[in-house]
Amino acid sequence: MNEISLKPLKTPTQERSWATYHAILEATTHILIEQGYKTLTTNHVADRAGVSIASLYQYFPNKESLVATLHTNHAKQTRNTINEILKKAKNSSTATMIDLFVDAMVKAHSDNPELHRVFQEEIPRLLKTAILKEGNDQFLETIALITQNTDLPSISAKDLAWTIRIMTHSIIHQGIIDRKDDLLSGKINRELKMMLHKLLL
Amino acid sequence: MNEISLKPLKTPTQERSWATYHAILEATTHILIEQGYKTLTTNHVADRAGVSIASLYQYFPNKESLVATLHTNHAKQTRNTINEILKKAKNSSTATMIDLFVDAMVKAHSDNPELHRVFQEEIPRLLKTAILKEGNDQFLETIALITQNTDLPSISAKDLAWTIRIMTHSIIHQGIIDRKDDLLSGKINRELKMMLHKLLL
Amino acid sequence: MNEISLKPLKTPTQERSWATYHAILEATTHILIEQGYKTLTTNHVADRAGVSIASLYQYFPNKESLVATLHTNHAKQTRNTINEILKKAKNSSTATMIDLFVDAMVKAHSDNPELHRVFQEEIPRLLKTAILKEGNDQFLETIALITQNTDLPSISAKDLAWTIRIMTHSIIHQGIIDRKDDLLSGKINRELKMMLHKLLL
Amino acid sequence: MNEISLKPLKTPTQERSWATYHAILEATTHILIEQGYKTLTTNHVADRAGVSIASLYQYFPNKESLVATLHTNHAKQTRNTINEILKKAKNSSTATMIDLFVDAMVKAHSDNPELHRVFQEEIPRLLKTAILKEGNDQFLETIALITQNTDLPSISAKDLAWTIRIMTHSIIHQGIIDRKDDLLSGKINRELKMMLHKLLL
DNA sequence: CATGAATGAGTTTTCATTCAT
DNA sequence: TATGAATGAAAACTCATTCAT
Repeated sequence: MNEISLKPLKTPTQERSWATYHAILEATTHILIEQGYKTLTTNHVADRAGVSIASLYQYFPNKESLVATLHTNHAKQTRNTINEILKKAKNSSTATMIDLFVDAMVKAHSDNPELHRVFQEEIPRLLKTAILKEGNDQFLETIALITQNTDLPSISAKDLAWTIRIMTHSIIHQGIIDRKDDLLSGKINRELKMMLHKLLL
Repeated sequence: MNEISLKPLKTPTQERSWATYHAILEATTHILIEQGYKTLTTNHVADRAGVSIASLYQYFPNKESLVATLHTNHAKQTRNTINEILKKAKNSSTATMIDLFVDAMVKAHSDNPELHRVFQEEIPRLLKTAILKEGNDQFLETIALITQNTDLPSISAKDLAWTIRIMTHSIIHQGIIDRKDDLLSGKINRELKMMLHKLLL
Repeated sequence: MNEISLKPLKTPTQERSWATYHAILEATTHILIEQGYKTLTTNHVADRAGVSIASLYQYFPNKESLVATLHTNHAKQTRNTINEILKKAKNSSTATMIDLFVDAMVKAHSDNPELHRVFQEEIPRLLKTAILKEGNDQFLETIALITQNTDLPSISAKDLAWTIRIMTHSIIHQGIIDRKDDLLSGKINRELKMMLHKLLL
Repeated sequence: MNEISLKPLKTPTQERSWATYHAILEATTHILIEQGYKTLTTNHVADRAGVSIASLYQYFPNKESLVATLHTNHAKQTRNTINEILKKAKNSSTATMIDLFVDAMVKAHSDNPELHRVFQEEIPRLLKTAILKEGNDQFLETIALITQNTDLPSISAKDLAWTIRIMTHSIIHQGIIDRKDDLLSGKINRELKMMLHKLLL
């Protein structure tokens, strides 16, 4: 039903192109953060990027691909941040792994929380799934490392990992909205660690 | 900035108009569930309801009010379901209260899970806030009953209640999407209870 | 091209009807004065009159007839006021006749100046012509009484009367808009008399 | 209450767009003259101009701005015509100045009398005020040059200038409607001069 | 007489996308 | 490569008027 390609048309090779390409993505980011998805129009983006609308369509096949590109980049970066931190945790105790995991999650979401909020709240679901599915499995494996020693009755390891992911994600995301100060000050960070310790140890 | 009234224009008095009013809301529901918010247009709704577009605007001042009405009704019903169940819990043990709370939450979201999913995932945030704020405080007080005997270090009663709410909500909501069968079979229900027991007792 | 009848459908005979009929016209007047012709809709009028839209259409065949009726009434009343005053002037000197004429004109327009302004400025031309033509000739004859002794070179009596009418009308009408205080205080009245004396005597 | 911008969105730079821009304004003019403001719809204009409705909205932010642009242009042109003629009058006698003034006024309004008539009679007042206010003061100063030597009792110079303006304007405007031939033949022109001589000398 | 419900036929406006240069 | 002009297709919304009761 929705066979529109979300991939950028071409990755720019020349220098001038790169500038244009990034100006477009940056304009998209700014509009998303400042005015939300509702007001994101391709003409608006091109205007703000200082390029013509036709140039925009040289790099992006359609409006959705703009947001998808941004979202993919964002997800990749988030994943990298988390993986990097967790690499160090491979041989640590579960308690340490929990702490590192929470730190990684909060750090990853603290980067550009406004943009995160937009993706979480405003971007239509269909745009997200493809990208999210990809990193999901790997992510759940990472969490499984943490929960491998936990023995909770009547919940499989897989479901537990799922639950941890949802819990952590939702508390951080909603924290961005409801308790931004607590998130930045590290309070939510501490609360999360404490709760996971109680739950998993 | 967003001074648009979301309330229905007039509540129908005659029988004939009652039918129209509900046909419109039902059409809205169907389109939301089957095709999502993106394709929800007033003309589409009127068509599906079998009434003229002008009739739609006799009862609803704008497109948003359609969704807002649906959302308000849904939220009210959810709240009623929860309050009714919790009324019985007033003098129970914390353990029982947790179980009843989870039952209430899951039951409330099992009613029309597809519609719930749409509200959760597709409806732009601005449409929601107004309605949700209302029932929020009362809801947090209810949760406070449960957590009153819990002694978790470094988390205030208020923040704990907030966390419980977010956790429970998000697991149920995301469960509708990722683990629908587990939700309907009661599996998620049991997992939630178990986790809250471990966390709060 | 525009064969719509502007006449009221039926003049009400019963008492209750009269009340409805007048409520409708009064509502029309209020809306015209307070919000202008742009916002005058039949539904709005019916609402404000406290009657159903269908009742409105029992007395008036269409929207235009509402305004036309009001305009006709207003014009008749204006004409009556003027004629009454001028009746006394039949055998006076020209100077006295000028003064009485100006007094009559100003008085006629002072009655409901806001409504006058709306008719002058906002009502589409097509609605006016029919009514105005009628009273026009009689009015010009009256003016001719004043100018009969004037001897201005190169202007016929008829054209002079036309000029006097336009002049007087426009100064009063624009006075309502630009110099309302001067109109009500009698200043414009005095100026007009003075000018006509200089012109015609 | 009326914060709608009336200014054109962009002034065309390329040749092609210049043509479009003018086609739109010309279509507007034609419709106003032939069918009046009531039937002036943006779709109608776009159709007649032979461009798409979307193109219209590239140059004009809303329907009102179409008329406002036309009116502004017209007013500017009128003002230019008058100022040019009056420049020559600076050091003339009052009698000559009156004659030149009347000539200028009539000439300015003879240009496109049909359009003038539409502006005068059909365009809702709110659209006009902004534009007219601008040139008004300068215009009254010009008239003051003429009336400076006049000694009429009980009327200030300022009010006299106002009166002259209203009188002249209204006679010409109404002349377009009631006595078009007399206007074009110069008859009204002569009458006006004669009257102003009698009044001001 | 009176009514509230219902609507046909428009109206203004938007926007992702394509085209000519 | 880059652009500004142009547009098709549809969106939200309005209102004078008719109809069933």
